[in-house]
Amino acid sequence: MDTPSRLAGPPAVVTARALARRLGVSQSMVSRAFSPGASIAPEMRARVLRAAEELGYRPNVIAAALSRRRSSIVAIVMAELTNPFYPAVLERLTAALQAAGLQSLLFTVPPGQPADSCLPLLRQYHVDAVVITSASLTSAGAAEWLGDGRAAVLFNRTAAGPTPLDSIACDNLAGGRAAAEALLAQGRKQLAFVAGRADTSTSQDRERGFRAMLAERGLPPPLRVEAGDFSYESGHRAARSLAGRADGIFFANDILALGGLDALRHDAGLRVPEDVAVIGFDDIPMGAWPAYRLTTLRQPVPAMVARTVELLQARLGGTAGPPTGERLPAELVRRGSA
Amino acid sequence: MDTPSRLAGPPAVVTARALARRLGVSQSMVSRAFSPGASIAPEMRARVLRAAEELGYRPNVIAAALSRRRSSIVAIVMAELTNPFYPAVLERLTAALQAAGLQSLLFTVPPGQPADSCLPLLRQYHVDAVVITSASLTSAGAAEWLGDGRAAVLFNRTAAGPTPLDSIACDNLAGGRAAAEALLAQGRKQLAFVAGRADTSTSQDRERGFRAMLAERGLPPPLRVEAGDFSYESGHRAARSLAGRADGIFFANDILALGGLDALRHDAGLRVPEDVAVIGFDDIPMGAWPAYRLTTLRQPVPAMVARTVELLQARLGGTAGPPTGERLPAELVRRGSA
DNA sequence: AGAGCCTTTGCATCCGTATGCAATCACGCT
DNA sequence: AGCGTGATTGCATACGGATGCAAAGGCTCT
Repeated sequence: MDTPSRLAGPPAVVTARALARRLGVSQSMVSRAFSPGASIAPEMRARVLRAAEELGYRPNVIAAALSRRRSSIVAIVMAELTNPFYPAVLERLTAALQAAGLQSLLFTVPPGQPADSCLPLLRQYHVDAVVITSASLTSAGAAEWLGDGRAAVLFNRTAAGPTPLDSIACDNLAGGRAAAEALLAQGRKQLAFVAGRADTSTSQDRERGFRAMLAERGLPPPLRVEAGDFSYESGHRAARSLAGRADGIFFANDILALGGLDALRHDAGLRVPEDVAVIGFDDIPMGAWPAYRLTTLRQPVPAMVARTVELLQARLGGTAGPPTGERLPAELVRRGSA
Repeated sequence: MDTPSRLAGPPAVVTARALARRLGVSQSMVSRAFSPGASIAPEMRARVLRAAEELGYRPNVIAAALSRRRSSIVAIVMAELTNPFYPAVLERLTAALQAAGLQSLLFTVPPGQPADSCLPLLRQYHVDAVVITSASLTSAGAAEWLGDGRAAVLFNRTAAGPTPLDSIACDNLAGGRAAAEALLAQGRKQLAFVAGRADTSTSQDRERGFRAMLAERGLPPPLRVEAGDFSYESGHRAARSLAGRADGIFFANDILALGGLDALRHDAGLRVPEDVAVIGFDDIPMGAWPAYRLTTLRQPVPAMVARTVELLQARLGGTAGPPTGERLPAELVRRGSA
């Protein structure tokens, strides 16, 4: 007597063979009925599909993956799920992949660590492609992965060095420039930049854009504080060290900026935006809350996700040119902090 | 000439057969070297493992899944990734599963919808088990899934009705009581409860506990507002309707409470905790931020995750009793809002 | 030395689907 | 009527590992 909750051996599933036998056709026909573009008569396909519906047959994806040597599974590697920007990305990404007939296998790596440590596992699971976000891949890792004929896309990161990796990010350079422009337009004199993880392309590019704009205007470079990572606490710390020394601060991302805002207001007793203006980057939901009203640069997440999935499909279909590094424009969202 | 970025057909992988041939043994031996507890001489195993290391052989999980009829893949179904409580759960859960040799296939469903719509997909992917969080399963769905001999665990939800589903949650009843106790101990006279999604066990149980404690003390029941869902905006709205009418508000979770705090302070111009005390539930990171300093009931996420994985492993191993509904204790975290 | 037993190994087959190739069929054309 | 052509279909096998069963080897004990 098994309780229903007990795992009672392999479940009885309807296989393609069983369905075929029942219809008096060969198993191949069942398989072809489910492969778009296969050689099969329309009536036959209809007959098979109807019977499949009735008997509850669904192709076994595992078996198909083994046979076709392609799993329809995409790995998503994430390092910073605690930064509220990424859950939103993850949600949209899995939804978009799901809509494209792909499933998402989720892997996490410690922040700052390259995604290389996941590769063996990815290989074991024969995932077709990997989307790496809030992390990167060493050149060696990339070469190894791509050399195997698999696809990889960096999301919200750009490839460091000559790795032939596709990447989708927003135009952090232009975003950095826009931040500088917005602060200068308000007559801020002493600007500052708070960097996140120093080794991330996001922080670097945003800073480069910011500095470039100041340089073009013939202004001195901004003060600079390195927060060390992308966290509320680090932003808090960074802002404390900057309090009173700057009247316009551009944080490498929103979560830093929120920490910064709290430090400026609660610890340093400054008024934002009167005493000091603050601009972030990402546009996370909390930035819009009345307690913060953070002016920020909005990343076009829906567009970025859509392009990622398109790119992935192109690569998986074999139709794709050389690796691209796409940059979608960020949009300045003016709220109360600047 | 293929560019390295082009998907160039099936990658060349080392198979168990190839490795076996190279060692002059049978493929079975390679297989057994990788299955703990298999009948194989220790030296043979060592030899195989060393050779595997050298040649970069890793068992093909897809093939193993097909053969063993068990995939080592656990589906995680989530509905509310935008509530910051869940990303943290997701991160810990995937990490814990990964450590247990299981992978996480992520599915999302619209909030409020039962997870049933994922079942066909889960079945297709032959996942061994499913962890459902911030969503539930209809009795029919549960019966179907469990009847197939698969495992399911509700996380942070309890089963509605007589479904034989395992569930791991925190003790929401006791948490609700503790919230009431804390507010009463401060001399608050007019208490209120802000419900989230009315059909969730979390909101219901927290409310029941809250009311029970008031009843025990011989006090009238609290005011009650139904926010409708678990979101910042709903909390904001709910609190506005409560402003001035209550001096102690218990929100069904933190994200509601944060919205509520902002409404009370910025819209209603009230002082927290002087004019009105606020207590939340979950302990999300933002609650600790200086802008909020939210007093709340902390869910023991690490323990809940650990128990979930243990339970899953027991079920998958076939050693497990009847379905359990475990309740881990919540801890009151006193901060500035109450 | 022979019998009995346990351990280790190989053999063969199965998991469920995809697909190249050959066979079949219908149809149109000369 | 005979043949060519294209569309369908079935057959057989591959994908990479897991595993029941029997064979082989080593050991102890009588």
